[in-house]
Amino acid sequence: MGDEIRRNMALFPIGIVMKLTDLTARQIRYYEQHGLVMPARTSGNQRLFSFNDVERLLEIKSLIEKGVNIAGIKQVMNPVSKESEEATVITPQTESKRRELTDLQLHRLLKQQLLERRPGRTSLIQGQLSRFYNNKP
DNA sequence: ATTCTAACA
DNA sequence: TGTTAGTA
Repeated sequence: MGDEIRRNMALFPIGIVMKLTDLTARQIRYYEQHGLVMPARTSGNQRLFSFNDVERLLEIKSLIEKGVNIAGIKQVMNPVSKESEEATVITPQTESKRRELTDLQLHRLLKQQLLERRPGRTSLIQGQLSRFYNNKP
């Protein structure tokens, strides 16, 4: 499976990724600080993103738009480590199953958060999401 | 011209 | 998150 090396190949600088994802440099760097993506670095310390990195950022963007915050995203997205990505063989089957599971986890997470909203634990949802279940805009 | 880190009238 | 300063 030499296609993985292509997907994990460090190719584009943050400027390109901004156009590809419609995310600000601030957001992209912020998500990296929280371990949501691990772009490679050039010898000059500049970030170089792979296709996989861009796809992850798009997924993150999608979740953010659904009202999920960083904590929530960390729980529903599979962790990224250079090693696991290169070692994990991703067949079309495992890929689709990964997304299925992610959606189920997301739905479960959202319902869980909206129901057992206990004092003390910080919400994984960023306010607006309640509109998908409660009042209608 | 771009990107990076750090910091906040 | 935006934005800006001072670099590399």
